[in-house]
Amino acid sequence: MAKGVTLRDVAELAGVSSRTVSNVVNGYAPVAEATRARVQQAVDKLGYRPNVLARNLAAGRSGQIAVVVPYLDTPYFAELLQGIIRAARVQGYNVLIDQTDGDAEHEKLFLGRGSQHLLFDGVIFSPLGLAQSDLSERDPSLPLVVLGERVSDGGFDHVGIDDVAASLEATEHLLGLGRRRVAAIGDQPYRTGEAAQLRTRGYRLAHERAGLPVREELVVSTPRFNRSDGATAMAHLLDDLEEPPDAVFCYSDLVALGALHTLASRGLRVPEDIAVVGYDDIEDGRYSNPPVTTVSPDKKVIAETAVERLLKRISSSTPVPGREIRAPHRLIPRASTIGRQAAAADGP
Amino acid sequence: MAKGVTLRDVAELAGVSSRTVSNVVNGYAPVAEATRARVQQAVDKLGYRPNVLARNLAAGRSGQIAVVVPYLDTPYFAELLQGIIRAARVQGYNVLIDQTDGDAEHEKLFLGRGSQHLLFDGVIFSPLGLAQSDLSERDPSLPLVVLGERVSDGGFDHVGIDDVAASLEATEHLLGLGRRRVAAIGDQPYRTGEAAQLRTRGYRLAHERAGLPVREELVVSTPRFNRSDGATAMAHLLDDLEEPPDAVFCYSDLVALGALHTLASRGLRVPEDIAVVGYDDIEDGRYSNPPVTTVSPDKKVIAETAVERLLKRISSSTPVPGREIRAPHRLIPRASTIGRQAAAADGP
DNA sequence: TTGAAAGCGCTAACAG
DNA sequence: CTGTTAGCGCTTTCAA
Repeated sequence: MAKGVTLRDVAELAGVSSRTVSNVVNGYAPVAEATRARVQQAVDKLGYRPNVLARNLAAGRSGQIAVVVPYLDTPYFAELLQGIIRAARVQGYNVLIDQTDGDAEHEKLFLGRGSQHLLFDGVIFSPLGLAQSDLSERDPSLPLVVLGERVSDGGFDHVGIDDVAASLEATEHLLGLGRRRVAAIGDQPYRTGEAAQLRTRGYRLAHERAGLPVREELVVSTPRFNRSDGATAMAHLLDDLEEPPDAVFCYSDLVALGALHTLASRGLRVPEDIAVVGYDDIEDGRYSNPPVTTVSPDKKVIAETAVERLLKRISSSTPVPGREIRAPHRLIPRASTIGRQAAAADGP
Repeated sequence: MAKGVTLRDVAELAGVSSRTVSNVVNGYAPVAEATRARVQQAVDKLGYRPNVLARNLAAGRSGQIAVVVPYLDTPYFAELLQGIIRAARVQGYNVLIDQTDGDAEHEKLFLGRGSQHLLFDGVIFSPLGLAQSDLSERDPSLPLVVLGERVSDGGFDHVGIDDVAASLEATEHLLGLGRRRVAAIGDQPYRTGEAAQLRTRGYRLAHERAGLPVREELVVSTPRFNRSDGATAMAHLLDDLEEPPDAVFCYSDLVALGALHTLASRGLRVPEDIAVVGYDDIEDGRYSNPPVTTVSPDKKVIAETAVERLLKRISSSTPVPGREIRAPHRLIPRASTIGRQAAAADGP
């Protein structure tokens, strides 16, 4: 029934022009109360529902934003996405999701827009395969906000936390606990590993400030930030070194969980034998055994800021200068570094 | 530059009509090779990109499907979503995500379509707040596939695993290990708890077949299937019962992880003191301490089947009869029931 | 094989 | 305050 009812049908029934119906439906302009009531009645009677496609075409915007992430099943992205969807909906925007599997070509395709022209009004992008330098090749007319830890070169915004500072704090926490062989898992010493490199910088900085040397063999690279990467790297640290570490700073909670897995299977105690710190504050880390001390980025702020900045770009007719936005973060000590008793004493 | 280039512009430059350009762009109909080349050249020169909005309006379809889930940050949904997005993309469809937070009103809104009219061509829906009976009020013209464990009453498809059988297997696994006080965490004895109730049925069936009585105090209800639900329920089983259970069947892996968390903080050993089984086979469960024995639904099959059925509905002009589709599942024994040694001996 | 032209359903100048 | 009307850019029927 409700199929194919158009604005015109309503207008006819109500005895007004389609312009007026449009105004009523969209709550635009002042419409006489009497007219409005009549129109509303016709709308209800006919079961009219506006055709979003037509509206978008006429308005020249889609009311959709795209969020491009490497992996959806990574808890960190899933949690972030949740916040982005909420924030976007409040503003009347729908969210289109795409996952790139970290593939550089796929990521590029999205930024070039290509066949998707006008399907979304802007993009929130979390790069993995693409390096900073690749971003400059993008379609400059496409409003863009980049998530993560790259440094922007203008033309788009960039929302993240201060990775160097956060990593510094995490490492200092470990050092402050008296650990002296602190390993780092997750470095990525190649072109697209900018985020990882910032964390390594913080790790080194902490040693520097403490007047301690960095033992290079304790800095382990991983291809990704997954559980399996953490498990493998931890095994390496345990098996191939003269002297094992007494603490590890992991560049993601997943890596930390993987490390924990290896430690458990080796019968090592955490934190007594080895203390573990993660990064991201995903929910898994709160319920793991033991719960994981972690760097907690304020995901809500990140999500909301990203959406807000993107919408600002979309609605602005003049080019908006690119901005670096630092969301807050904090270190949350849990049992994996301070032990169960201490952690329990600290409250829930 | 590439902004605002229309089909007409291309047609003009190539000296043909827009009809022909359209044919070339879409690869439709036979176009003379000479014409095609000339048009292609004009397209390239002008940097023409089709306006998806206009195309959709004219074609009367959006090329998008919506996926509606209660929570995006639930690993099970995130993993499923990943598969759905992949499958949809292969078919040229984009995926619009919405999360309902389990709110019945929100879920209804989506099924009624309302202001979203024509924004998506169909919906894959995972209900939480809505009961089976609510689904019949939906807009019948909207192609729909429902995920999860409800029983369909026609008009839409339904993709899930056989919950009763899976729960039966899980419980029998525990019983077969000689456990005699097997608890169940996750029952939802109210209208919208249909999925949970099927699992409880399997749990009871296992006892029945083994000639064992079900101790009602061991069947614990939870509002959700979250970690915190599992943690709380486990604490209850430990604290408020005369005799604690020696095994628990949890209705989700998250619940199992929560239970594990409580057990660890109480200093109880898994599986020696209490064996634990989960449900969903999320990645967290593979890396937890100990790894969790679980019911593993074939998520890939579920995702692909759901997309396939939905697209079939979308493209079919005549009504497609509703179908119940059972995806495969299997029980994966891990250390949380069979112990570390046995689990390790089983392979990776 | 290709052109001309009529919409798809809505928005928004431009009158009145 | 409301009607008229010209598009938005593409698809597609009907002719040629």
